[in-house]
Amino acid sequence: MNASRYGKADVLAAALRLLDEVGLPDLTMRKLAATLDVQPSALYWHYANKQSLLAEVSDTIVNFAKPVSPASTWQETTKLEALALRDALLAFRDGAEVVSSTLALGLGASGALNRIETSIAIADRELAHAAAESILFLVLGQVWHEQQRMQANSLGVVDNLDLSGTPNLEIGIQLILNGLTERVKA
Amino acid sequence: MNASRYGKADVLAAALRLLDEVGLPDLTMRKLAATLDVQPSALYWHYANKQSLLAEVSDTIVNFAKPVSPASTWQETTKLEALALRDALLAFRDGAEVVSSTLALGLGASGALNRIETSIAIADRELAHAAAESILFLVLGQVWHEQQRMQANSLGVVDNLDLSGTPNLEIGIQLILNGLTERVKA
DNA sequence: ATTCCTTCCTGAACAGTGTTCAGGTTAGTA
DNA sequence: TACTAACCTGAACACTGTTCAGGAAGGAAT
Repeated sequence: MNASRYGKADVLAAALRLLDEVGLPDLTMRKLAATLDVQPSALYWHYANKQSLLAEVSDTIVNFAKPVSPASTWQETTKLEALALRDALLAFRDGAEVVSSTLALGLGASGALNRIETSIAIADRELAHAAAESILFLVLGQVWHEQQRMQANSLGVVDNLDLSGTPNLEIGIQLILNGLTERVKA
Repeated sequence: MNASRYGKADVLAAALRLLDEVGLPDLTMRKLAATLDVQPSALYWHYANKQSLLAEVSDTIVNFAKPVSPASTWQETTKLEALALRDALLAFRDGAEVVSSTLALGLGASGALNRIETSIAIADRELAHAAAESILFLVLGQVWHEQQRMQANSLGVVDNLDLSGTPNLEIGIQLILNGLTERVKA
């Protein structure tokens, strides 16, 4: 039955597959091992612990964001960058929670911040950094909230279909960009 | 040794005490029971499960925010409201993570959003709601990040003392408020 | 004083979690 | 053919949240 052997990349791929099937709370080392027809302890040859695995899962999600083609203004480019990150998070079940958690632990996911920060073409880099961090938290928080509702709705709760997530995110981003533009002008 | 009996409020208070001592990851039902000199199962008479307990812990943290005295402009009031929430989160170990998690689960912590939203004195209530949500995510994300660094630093890692957390938060809030002000004017 | 009911707790168990470790197998290289 | 690195087994350890039948404490009513 289980003739093949696996590398680090196979484990990572299996983790992403399982994440999409069962969600983060049920993404356990034992279930992951089972999908590969392998003992749980085998996973620890590839990854030192679960959090290292989740860190790479998080990186994969973040790097899934499509490259944006520079728009006419840097404001527009930054907005596209933020929305690309949003799409990447939404492409994986519980994506925002995975990335938030590993980012809070100081592991990986710094690529997301860098992309946003780089797109903000203003002289004051410290201000750009603060703004990028704000946009990042905004995207993560909003998508986390949205994905939570998705799961709640899929579990048969009152189907109070609330589409306000995405509009609110775009509004928030726009507010930050407008405030930033005005602040740079003055 | 253990002559007294406890009520719901005692359990909640003990949970807050233990949270401050050991942090969220080590806040287990067994340890909590131990501080009260009681069997773990006793806790389930007071709370249906751990998450209900954490929901009330979260509410306690949020309601710890000091009432703000209205300032000269609503922008200033909103800023003070956000900073009051920040102070409340910082007053408890892992406060931001506790509140973020229970907020993501749809339980409690709605008081925080309401206070911020109410302080935004503009006609377009939908816009006010989106802005308030943005500010809330900003505060939670920033403080979560900051508290994570606190724990990392206390555990003897490189003492790369990074004070940029609080300034960045104030900048982010200001950017949103400026963007909001301009948008309402136009 | 005795019954009764509500409140709170015990003790033991269940099913699950991440993780470790000594030892085995497989595959590729010298 | 011998060696070595990569990968895996099987069993255990120390935890976790949660359930459940039953017992004890305290006040109120008879």
